[in-house]
Amino acid sequence: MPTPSNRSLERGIEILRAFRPGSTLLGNGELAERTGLAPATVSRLTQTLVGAGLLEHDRPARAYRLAAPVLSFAHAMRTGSTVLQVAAPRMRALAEKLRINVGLAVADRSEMLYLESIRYNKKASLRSVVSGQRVPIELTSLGRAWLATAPPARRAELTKEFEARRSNWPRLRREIDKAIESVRRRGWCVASWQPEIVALATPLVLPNERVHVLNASLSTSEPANEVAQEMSAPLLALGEQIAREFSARGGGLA
Amino acid sequence: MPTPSNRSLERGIEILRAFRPGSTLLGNGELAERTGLAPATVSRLTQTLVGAGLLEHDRPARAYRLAAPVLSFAHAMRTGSTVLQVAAPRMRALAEKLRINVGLAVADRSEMLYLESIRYNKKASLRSVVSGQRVPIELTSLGRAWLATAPPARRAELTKEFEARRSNWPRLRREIDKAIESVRRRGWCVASWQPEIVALATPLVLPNERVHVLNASLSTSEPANEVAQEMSAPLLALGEQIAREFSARGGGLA
DNA sequence: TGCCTCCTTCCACTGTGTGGAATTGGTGGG
DNA sequence: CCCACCAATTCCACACAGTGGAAGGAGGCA
Repeated sequence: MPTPSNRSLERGIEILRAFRPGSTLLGNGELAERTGLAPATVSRLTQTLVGAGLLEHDRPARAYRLAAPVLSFAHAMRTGSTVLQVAAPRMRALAEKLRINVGLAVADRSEMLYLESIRYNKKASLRSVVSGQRVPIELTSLGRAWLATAPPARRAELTKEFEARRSNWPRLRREIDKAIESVRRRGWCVASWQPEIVALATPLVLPNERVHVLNASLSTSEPANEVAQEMSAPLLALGEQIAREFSARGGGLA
Repeated sequence: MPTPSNRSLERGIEILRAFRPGSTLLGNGELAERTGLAPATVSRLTQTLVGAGLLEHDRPARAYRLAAPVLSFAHAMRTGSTVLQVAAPRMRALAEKLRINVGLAVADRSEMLYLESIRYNKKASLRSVVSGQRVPIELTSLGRAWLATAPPARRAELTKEFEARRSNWPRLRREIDKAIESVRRRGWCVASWQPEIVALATPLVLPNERVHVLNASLSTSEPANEVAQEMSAPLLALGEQIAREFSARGGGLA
């Protein structure tokens, strides 16, 4: 029972997916290269996407960019996500109380994708920013916490990808295995892939929902392990609180 | 020279567009109804969209919802929008200074769509929220300011739509005409479609960009016209400042 | 002005998407 | 507990929409 799939639609979406921060303005040639499609095909698809309002053509640059209507997909998605609705106020509260960054993410392909990231900020009290940002799975606490819950088959697939693209794979693999072990034993793991930033993460497994991951991070010069120890309990508590509230709201049921 | 268009892709996008705040969970039946497509077709398209990661299937509800990856379209779009990058900090500054809400929007189909809306808020200093939210063109200062710049043909089309769906059309039409006249004479217009809220808007016409609209609003019990008079100058100044900075950054050029 | 490159349009072919009809599956009622 | 109902999915033959190689255009740079 092969899941039916519409080739044109899939291809059109691949084109949209090619736009990233950093690759914000793409010509048909570049799109053809990245998607592996024939130039003629790309040309027709981009025209359709412009017609549908999802792309804008920038004549001087001979290139396309994502258009505003994609924002309303995001708005509708956020409005409709029970998990996010339940989690957001509690994440905010914790961020404020501990003066740390608190995030919520899910896996998409080989990256983790933030649904929300409350950035604690000295001055502007706190500014809820980046949603839709992506970070690598292999390097982040977020990603490793997710790997701990991923189906073995899927994890194997991804592992192959990582191995292919990371030069220091053996070292990384050991870190990842340790992190997974840590999640299994204690419910959370640490990583600091950005200098001076300590981040930890815990999976949030909810009935009838894909696995979400909560994380907490802060910029500090103190020893990572101590900081992590301090943050772990509140983070786990946050997860449990969200899970409880989610079920209470009838999440995942008729 | 009919613009080539890919039927399947168009239809798939129509399905995505059917999801709105309020219609956040849609079954195949409902989607078929809203898009006018055959149920079998919808079924196949939704499956493709699930495969592509843009929709999630909610088994208990027998329905679909938008999935997280749409957030990254929004993130990439915002990152790539020169207008938004130039405008956002200045909008923030004005909102803070005058303690008002400041927004930036474009037209999409028969609605205005916020790229950004800085909501001034007594307590949380200010919280940059809703982007991707939609408001009607006919009723808002935002929409009417845009109408003033719209190509006559397009305006005529929309006018027909409005007439069909608004019972108090004659009255509305007069308001709209007055607003357009106001934009032509003074560069801005007022409206207060929400009780106790006074809002004004001014078009932002930039080289090689679709028309954007800036708005400013605040909740007050004072007479609308006085408040509007006070806000109009700073709003127009904001627009000019943004236009200047946009050109300086090489916006719209090679 | 003329070359060069990239994008778009053309065209014949094929395979993919289509929608009515039959089937399955899941839910609420008897 | 089983049955009847409704909606979603799968099946199927057909038509035609989408495909990609190759030719034709439109800019940009020298």
